[in-house]
Amino acid sequence: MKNQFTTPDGYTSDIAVFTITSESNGEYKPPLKKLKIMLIKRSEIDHEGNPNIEAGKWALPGGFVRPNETAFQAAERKLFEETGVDGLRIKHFGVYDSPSRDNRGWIISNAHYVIANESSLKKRKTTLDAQDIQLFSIEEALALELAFDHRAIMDDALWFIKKDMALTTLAKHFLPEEFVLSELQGVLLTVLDDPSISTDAAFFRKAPTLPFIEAVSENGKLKKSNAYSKTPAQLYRFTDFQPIVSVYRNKLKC
Amino acid sequence: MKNQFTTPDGYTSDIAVFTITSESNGEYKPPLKKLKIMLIKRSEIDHEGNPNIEAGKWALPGGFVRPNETAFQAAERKLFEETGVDGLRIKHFGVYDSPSRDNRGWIISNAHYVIANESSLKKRKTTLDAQDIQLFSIEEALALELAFDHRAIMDDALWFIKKDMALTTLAKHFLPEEFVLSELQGVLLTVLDDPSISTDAAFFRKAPTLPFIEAVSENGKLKKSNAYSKTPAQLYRFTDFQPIVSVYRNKLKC
DNA sequence: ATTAACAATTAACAAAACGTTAATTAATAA
DNA sequence: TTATTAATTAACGTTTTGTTAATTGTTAAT
Repeated sequence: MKNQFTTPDGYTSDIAVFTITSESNGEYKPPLKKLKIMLIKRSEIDHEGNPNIEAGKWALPGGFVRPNETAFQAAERKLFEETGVDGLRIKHFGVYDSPSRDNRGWIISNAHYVIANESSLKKRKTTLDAQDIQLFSIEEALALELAFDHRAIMDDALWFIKKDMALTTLAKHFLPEEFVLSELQGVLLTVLDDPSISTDAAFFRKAPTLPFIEAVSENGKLKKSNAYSKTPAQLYRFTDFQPIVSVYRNKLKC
Repeated sequence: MKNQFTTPDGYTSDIAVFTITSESNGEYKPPLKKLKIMLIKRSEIDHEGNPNIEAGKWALPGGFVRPNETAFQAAERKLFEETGVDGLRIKHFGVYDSPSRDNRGWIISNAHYVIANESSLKKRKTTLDAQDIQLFSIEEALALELAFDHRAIMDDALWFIKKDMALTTLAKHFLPEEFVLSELQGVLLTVLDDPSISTDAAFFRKAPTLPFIEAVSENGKLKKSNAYSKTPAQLYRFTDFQPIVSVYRNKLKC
């Protein structure tokens, strides 16, 4: 098709993939949890054997959207092509269209974020496009020189995750199906800073009453786990309940 | 610039402009408030005198983004060009890029919403692009056949407004600088459905304690207004406080 | 076998916030 | 003077919090 308007030189889809890793913190202790972002190191040459732009730099996975797909579909495709990972829950969060953001021309990026369970990233592997893939802690990632405006995209994605973690049951996607309260607490604390979560007594009193989690039972009795403690701890799972909050209803943090 | 990828046929910026109108409800009564959306009727011919696509249909204001601007800037520009309105607070909320959404080709729309004070829309006027401009109630707008996928965009925008109204001090942008509690209540009720807002006694007990509004004083004494009632009502204004809520802290609506 | 240690609770309770019902307060209109 | 009306305020019982102090079940070390 021909049209009378100047057209963009490209439409790309980028994905900021986050996960929370668990490091053992000694026997019978809840593991240390840390928020990480998965970045790829851009290959020296591209698919066609041409030198790759921003080669060698760390970047968000992503690439050009094809005319027969949406940016969302491209995100799924590129994530798999570049990192071998699939089946993740992808969410759009912004568009980056500053005229100077990519020196190849007028290129618009549709940005997404992903919350991944640590285990779902196990199958990641380097590819033609990505000579290296690593999980970086946020501090590490902030110290890197990222390709294009990926630093800004990552900053914004982080902000969205914090917001979603506080307002939705996002934590679910960072946890196994059945989990113990201290695991939930650990996940929340990687992103949120709130005494009602970090204070054990407050968190353990309130958490069991949250309407979006429920205690797991087996054969009529409550199912417990000793994975992280000597004392058996109750296992919980998320329900389908979608919590709603409002600044006009609830007590606010000052 | 030349590149090896298929490129989009256009990049557009669309804007869903919402306002809340006040209709007098009789003397000494708080006015009836209603959420409205501003739509334009697409002209038969475009700037260049060519027949316009989707001519005669009602649509969101918007148009093609130029290569030297961002979609955000285009939103400001087109809103002014098409409706004569400027100075509004514009927010991105989504991208519409389904390959079949526009039969001119592969056209990506960056969607925005605007919350406008009724008075700021006073200066709206028809233009070359818009043979008519009107404020529609949501029910009216839902009954129209809108151009392109603007119906879906409008639906999504509405959803974002409801969310923002509950989670942020968005209501501020629908109100005058100084307002009375019943006005705030009226604004909230156009979008939110919550007994703690619709029940007068509950709302009037809670509202004065909200940390993001403050009573207005003049010459050391509280400033009151009789605009909507015989009894003088306290005037309030929004502060800069940004409230934070969390599903892990607050009581949840079941 | 006892005991120390420790994470995961549970108990108890006071303080804060909420929801409701019933008054009170101007101002106006009758 | 009185009825009316919207905007408050008072009062009070109920929920929800935040906190401190116990309790429990298990392992590891006497």
